[in-house]
Amino acid sequence: MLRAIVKPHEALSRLRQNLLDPLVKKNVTISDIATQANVSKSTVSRVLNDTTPVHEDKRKAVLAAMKKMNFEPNVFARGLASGQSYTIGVVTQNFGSPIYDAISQGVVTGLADTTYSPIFADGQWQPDIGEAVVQTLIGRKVDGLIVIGSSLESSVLDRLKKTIPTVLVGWEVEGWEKQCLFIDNEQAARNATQHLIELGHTQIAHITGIATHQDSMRRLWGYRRALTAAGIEIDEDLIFEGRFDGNSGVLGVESFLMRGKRFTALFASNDATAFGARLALYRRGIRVPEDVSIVGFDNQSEAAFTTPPLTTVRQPAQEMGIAAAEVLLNLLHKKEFTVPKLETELVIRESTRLRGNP
Amino acid sequence: MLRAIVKPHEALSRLRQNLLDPLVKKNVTISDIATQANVSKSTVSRVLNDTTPVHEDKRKAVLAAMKKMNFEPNVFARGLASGQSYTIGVVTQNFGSPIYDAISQGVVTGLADTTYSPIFADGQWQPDIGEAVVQTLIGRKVDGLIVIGSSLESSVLDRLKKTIPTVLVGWEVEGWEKQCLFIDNEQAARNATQHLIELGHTQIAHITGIATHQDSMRRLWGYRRALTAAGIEIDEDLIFEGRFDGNSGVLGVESFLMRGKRFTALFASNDATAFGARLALYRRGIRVPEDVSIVGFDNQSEAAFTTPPLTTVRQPAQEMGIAAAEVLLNLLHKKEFTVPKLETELVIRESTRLRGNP
DNA sequence: TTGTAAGCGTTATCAT
DNA sequence: ATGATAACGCTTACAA
Repeated sequence: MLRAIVKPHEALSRLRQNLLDPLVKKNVTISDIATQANVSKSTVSRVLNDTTPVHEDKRKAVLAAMKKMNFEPNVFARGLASGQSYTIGVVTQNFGSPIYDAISQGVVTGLADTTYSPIFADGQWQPDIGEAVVQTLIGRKVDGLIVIGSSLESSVLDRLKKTIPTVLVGWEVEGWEKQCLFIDNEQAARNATQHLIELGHTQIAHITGIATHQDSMRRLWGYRRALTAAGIEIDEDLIFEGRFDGNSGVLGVESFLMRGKRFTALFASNDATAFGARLALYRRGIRVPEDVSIVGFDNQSEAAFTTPPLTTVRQPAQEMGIAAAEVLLNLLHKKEFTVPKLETELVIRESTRLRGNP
Repeated sequence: MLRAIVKPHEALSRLRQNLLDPLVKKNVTISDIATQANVSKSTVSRVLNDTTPVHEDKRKAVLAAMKKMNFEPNVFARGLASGQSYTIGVVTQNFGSPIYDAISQGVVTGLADTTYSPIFADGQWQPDIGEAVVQTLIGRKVDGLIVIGSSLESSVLDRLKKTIPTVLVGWEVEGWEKQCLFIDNEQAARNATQHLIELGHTQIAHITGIATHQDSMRRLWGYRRALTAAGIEIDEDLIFEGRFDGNSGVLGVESFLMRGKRFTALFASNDATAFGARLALYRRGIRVPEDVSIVGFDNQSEAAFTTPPLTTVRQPAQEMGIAAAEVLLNLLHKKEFTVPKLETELVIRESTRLRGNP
């Protein structure tokens, strides 16, 4: 039985399309495939989505037709009919920041062999921008959301939780245990500081990150706890509030030095800060690591090539991104899963050494 | 005249939706707005798209209704009906590379206040991956494409040219003059080398980037031309083929040193390479800039905080991204425009100085 | 297992 | 200027 009959309007529109736009290769639709394979549109849709069993013969015919005609399903029609977009919204805070980029890259990798594509947006660390950006993403009907870095107000977060599958990366939020990926910043900072203590240092300075950031605060706590645990009194004047950038490192060191504060070691809240601190010391003729040891945080790629190479805390950034993608996929497919544990690691290079004689 | 009549199927579907999914807030559609504002769907669509004049009263009523009901047009329906997606595909080569990230960031900025959203994909420097990625993007019905960094074969490029509005960033391609944004790598490299020459250096080494990259080759040419122009003979043994990364810098310097090659200055094809080179010199106890001057390329943020801060060529990366977005927008709206000229700048810091006595 | 047909929410065409 | 209505290409009851 031949199925050559085409709906009048379909024939017409196809005709018009070809007349008006003879150069544009006509878009192959499931109707075309259906005709070609001698089945109905529904059947084509079925083999496309694997929703209902289809006879092997027909399935093969459909597949062959799709291949032959180079069929690509129209995402809009699909989205409109099904309500799914196969798109994941990723909210990052800073294109160009080593750690957030690495996480983003991980997300891309984690999504690479799936039917989902990421669409990125930049929240720029600002809650209101973050909210707007989330809104845009939802307007684009993303199926799920990955929010990297704290930036959303809890009210927005609450709303998200009941609106759309969401995974948080790089910040811990109460009530989000099942969909939240983060490292133990406090423990990592403790280890880093501990490393300095073990090298004999007792006058250990710290330059924090942006005060309102969770990461920043936890690293500060870790620093404090390590000192306290070792019986070292905390000197508040040896703590400088920075902003996670190179300048903060410079300013921090200058500030300590100008006030005559002595220190033989420094723990910076991230590598960029450590670079700045190292430069400030260099300007003053203070040697690293002979006079002052430095530990950073992040292990961004440049850390291995500074002079001297920087001892720092490695964050499994890529892995976090990949894991986030996996968790979200599981969430979308309502599969059971456990959030992976993410470990940091102290990478010891040459910017730290045993404390010399004062 | 009241317009309370609702099509049977519409009422039904709305009813079913509410029955089945009482928690989900019903999606407001233009039909709802039409009813509310006492006009037809068409009119709503008209004020939405500004396609045909609409009486001020009705327009206001529609706008009010949209605001009141918190209407968000459905992107899929829109895309399906209009064939436009208001999405721009951005193909980058490397999430995490300072320069490409900065360009991407620029694209985001350039698109920020438009109706278009970017969707990113990573070509990973591989032509076949690049092609696949472009295919995916087209499958997603992006309205335009921005390809950052060379990665596509010319056959693919030819096809793109007649298929979809495309802008190339960071590589020059013949025949794409109107939609191609790039810096004058050769001139920039010439300036950088020239700077070293003016400081009295004659033994100037160069570590290239990946040999197959256009950027890399042009910087090499610029280096050669500067030397030639100054009447300095080119020593091929002072040229090392690198890969645009820190290790290349280390290996390059080691290679020169091991072969007993003398040089008092070094031009690296990018900053990462310069960092590596600087480290290798440090390891050998060779001072920068007292013994060897170094110039990098890119001016990535870390360059200002190395010891000593690195003299380097600034690329207007952000601006390139912003310009790319603008050019594409103009292309999409068929507006006239001229591709902006992008200038580089030599940022002189402390890694270069007058050649001392040998 | 398969086909029919009714949507999905817009835009675009055609009258009026 | 405005309203009906077809069309966009696909999914999904419902029937068979």
